[in-house]
Amino acid sequence: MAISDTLKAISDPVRRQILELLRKQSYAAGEIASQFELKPATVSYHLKLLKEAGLITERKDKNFIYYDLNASVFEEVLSWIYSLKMGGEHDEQK
Amino acid sequence: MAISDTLKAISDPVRRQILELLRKQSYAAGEIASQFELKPATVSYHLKLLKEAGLITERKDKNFIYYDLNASVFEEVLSWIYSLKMGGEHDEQK
DNA sequence: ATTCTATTTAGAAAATAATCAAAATAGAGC
DNA sequence: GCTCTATTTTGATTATTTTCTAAATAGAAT
Repeated sequence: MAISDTLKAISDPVRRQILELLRKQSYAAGEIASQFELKPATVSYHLKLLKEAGLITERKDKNFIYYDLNASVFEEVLSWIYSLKMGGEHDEQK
Repeated sequence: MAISDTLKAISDPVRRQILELLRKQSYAAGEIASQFELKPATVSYHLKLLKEAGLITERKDKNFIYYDLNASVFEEVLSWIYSLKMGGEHDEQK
């Protein structure tokens, strides 16, 4: 929920690719996992981090879990970057 | 120089604070180090990563090394984020 | 030239993160 | 109720990152 979690989440290339996958549509965990040369458990770990950062939401249907992108979380990152670009003030971070 | 390096660089809170410090003006390595409860060698390590990511530049004067922010590197990050927000196409990453 | 002062580099230790295998959960379909 | 199938959780292992101490560099000042 903090900018720290967001930036940590997108610092990993696997997690960025997951977000890119979800750009257009939802996918079930298994469909996401099949895109990588990683075990489902590993992808599940990445999904958990993305979920904790608020970058994706989950939705259960049958015994599938579908994931959706939530790009609104990026607002905080954008304003942090803008504040640097503009040399203006900005909320402190802990 | 790649988006991967930029995001890795800003995923660490110490490095983000360094960038925030440099938002308004340059500081010498020692002045930066004194802002943290970390040894100068450790801060130097963070400065190296920021420099490698292109987020800061260095400039020597006397026996000091001054660092400056280079926020232009964020362009790539901004366009990646926008592409997610808009659901449009975007260059693939490796 | 020797001695400060500022900073980095090298190497080791500590902390964190990513991965996997195996076990656990949960719901679907018989 | 069982038995699939999809997915997550747990615990262990490996890999990466952060931090430190000690040594190295470099230029300034005596």
